Amino acid sequence: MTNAQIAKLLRHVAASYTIKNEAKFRFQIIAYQKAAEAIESSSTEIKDLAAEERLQTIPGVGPSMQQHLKDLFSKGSVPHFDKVMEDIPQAVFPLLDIPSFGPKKAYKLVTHFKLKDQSSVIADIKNLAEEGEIAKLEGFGEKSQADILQAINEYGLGVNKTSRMVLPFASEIAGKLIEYLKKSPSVLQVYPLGSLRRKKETIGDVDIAVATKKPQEVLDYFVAYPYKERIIEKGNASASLLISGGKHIDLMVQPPEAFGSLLQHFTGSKDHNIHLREYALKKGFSLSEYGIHKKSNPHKLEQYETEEKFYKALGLDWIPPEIRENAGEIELAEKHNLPQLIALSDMRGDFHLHSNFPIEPSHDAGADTMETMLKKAEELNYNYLGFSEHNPSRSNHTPKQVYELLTKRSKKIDQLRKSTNSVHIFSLLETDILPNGNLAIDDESLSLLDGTLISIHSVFGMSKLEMTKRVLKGLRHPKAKILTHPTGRLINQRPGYELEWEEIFAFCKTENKAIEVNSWPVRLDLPDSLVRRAVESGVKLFINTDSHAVSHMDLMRYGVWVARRGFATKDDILNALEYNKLAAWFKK
DNA sequence: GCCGTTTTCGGCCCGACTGTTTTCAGTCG
Repeated sequence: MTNAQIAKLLRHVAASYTIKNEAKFRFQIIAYQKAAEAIESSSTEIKDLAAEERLQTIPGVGPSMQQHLKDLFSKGSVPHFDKVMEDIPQAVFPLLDIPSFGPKKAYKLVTHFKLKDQSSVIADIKNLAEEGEIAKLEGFGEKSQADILQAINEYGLGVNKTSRMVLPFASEIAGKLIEYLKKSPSVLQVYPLGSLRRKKETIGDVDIAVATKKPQEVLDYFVAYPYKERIIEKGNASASLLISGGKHIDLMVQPPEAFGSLLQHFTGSKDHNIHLREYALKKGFSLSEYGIHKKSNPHKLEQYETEEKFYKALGLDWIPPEIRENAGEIELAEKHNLPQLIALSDMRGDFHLHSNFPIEPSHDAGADTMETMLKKAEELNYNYLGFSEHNPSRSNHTPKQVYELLTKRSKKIDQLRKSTNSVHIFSLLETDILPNGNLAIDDESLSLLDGTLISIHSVFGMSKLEMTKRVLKGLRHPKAKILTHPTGRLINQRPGYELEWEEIFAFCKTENKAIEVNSWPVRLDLPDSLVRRAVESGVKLFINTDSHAVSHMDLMRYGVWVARRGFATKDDILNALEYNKLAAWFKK
C-alpha cells in the first residue's frame, strides 16, 4: 500500500467520524487528518517504517495509529476502521475526491437519493443535477446544483484534490502569473508561496502573495488574468482561479506593514503553522496572517512587515522555508540552533555530467561536447567537475573494446586538463550495477578512472533484501565512490526500488562512500526525508545535476533545495569542499 | 487520537469565502 493510499484511508476514517458526529469526534477527526497529511508528505514509504518499527517518527502518529497501521500491513484491514466506517454508505467515498465535496454534502446526497453503487455514484449525482433534482433538497439551491455539475465536469477533466505538479512546471505557471501581476501599479511586492516557496518536490496549488495598499484593485486585476479557465472565488483578502490543466492559483493580499505575517502564514506548511500557533498560544500569543494578538492586550494587533520580525517577536530565529514542515525546526529556532543549510553559492563543482564523447554508452549519451560543458563550469565559477558518461554497453563490446574506448576518452580528458587552469577535471563514469552486484565493466577498465559513480538501470523488480545486497556489493568495489539516483524513482511515474537504508548508510559512513542527491527535477533522488536520515547518520553527499546537455547544468539549484529540505549543511556535501580535500577523498 | 519546560490529563490554530441563510454550515488552506 502506498503512502497516498494510506493517507486516503485515514481521510475516509476522518470523514466517517465527521458524518457520525462532528462535535463528539472533533479531535479524532483532526488527529486522523493530521496523520494523513504527515503520511502523504513523507517521502519514506510508511510500509518500510512499519517494518523497521519506526512509525513513531512520523509526527501525529501516536500509539493507537501505530497499532492500526500495523494491523493494516499484517492483516490487510483494520478492525477499528471497519467499525467506524460500517454505517457509512460506500458510495460516499468516491465523491470526496471531487473539489467542493466534503463529508456532509456527500453523505446528504448519497443517503437522500439512496445511492449504493460506488462505481456509478459520480455519474448518478451528475444525472440528478442535470434533471434538477438536487436544487429541490433542503440546504441546496440552483446555484449549488450548478456548482456540483461544474465540479463533476471538471473532475472528469482531471481537476481533483490530490494530483500534484513537479516543481519546475509549477514554477513556470507562477512565473507567468507574477510577470502579469507586476504590470499592475498597485502591486508593491509579489512572491510565490506555499509548497513552491518551500521547494517541495511536487506542488498542488500555486500560491501567490501580494503586498498592496489597494487590495480590491489587485484582486480585480488578478481575476482578470487572461489565461484563466474561470474564477473559483473572490473576496476582500483573497481570490482563486482555475487555470488550464485543472490547477488552482490562490492569491492573498495584505498591506505592506503586515506583509511579514502573510508571508509566514501562506508559506506554511500547514503543520508548521499549526505547531507554531500552538507554541505561540503557550507563550500568550495568538497568530494569524494579520499579525499577533498578545493575551495581555488582546484587542491590539501587532503587525510585522517582514518574516524575520514576525518570528523574532515569538523569540525564534527566522526559519528557512524549505524546513518548515514541523519536523523539529521550531524547537531548533527557539534554541538558536538551526542548521546553516547548504546554499547554491557553496557548490564548487558537478560530478554527474554526460558529454557526447563517443564511448557508445549503455544508456543515453549527452548532447554536448566536453569542451562546452567545461566552459559552462567555468561560467558557473566551479573549481572542478567530473565527466561521468554511462559505461560502454556490454552487449556491443568485448572487455578489450571497452578498455580501448576508455583509453581514448582518458587521452581526451588529459588534453582538456591542459586547456584550463581554473577547473580541475575528474575522469569518472556512471557504471551500472549488474543484477548480481558486479560492476558492468572490468577492473582493468575501471583502473583508468579517478573513480566511478554507480547506479541501478535495470532489473528494478528485486526484493528489498536482494536489492540491498546488490547495491552493497557494487559499493564495495574500491573504484565505486558515489551511489547515484539511489532510489531509482521518477516522480509521478514510478516509485523506485526498495533498500535497507540503515545498512546502506552504515556501510557508506564506515567505508567512505558517498550518496548522490540528483538534481534532475523528476528524480530529486535521494528524496528529502532520506537526505535527513543520511545527514543524521553522518553520510557524505554529492549534489549533482545528471546533465545530458549544457543547459541542464543550471538545474543544480533543485538538488540544493532537496538537500536543504533534508537539513544538509556545507559540511555534509562533498562537492562544496575545496579541490585538495576533495581530491584526497577520491584517493581514500 | 496526539502530546508535553504550565500538563501523563486536559488541552487541541485561525481565518476566508460561498450559498442558503436572517445567523450559519460546509469546504478549504
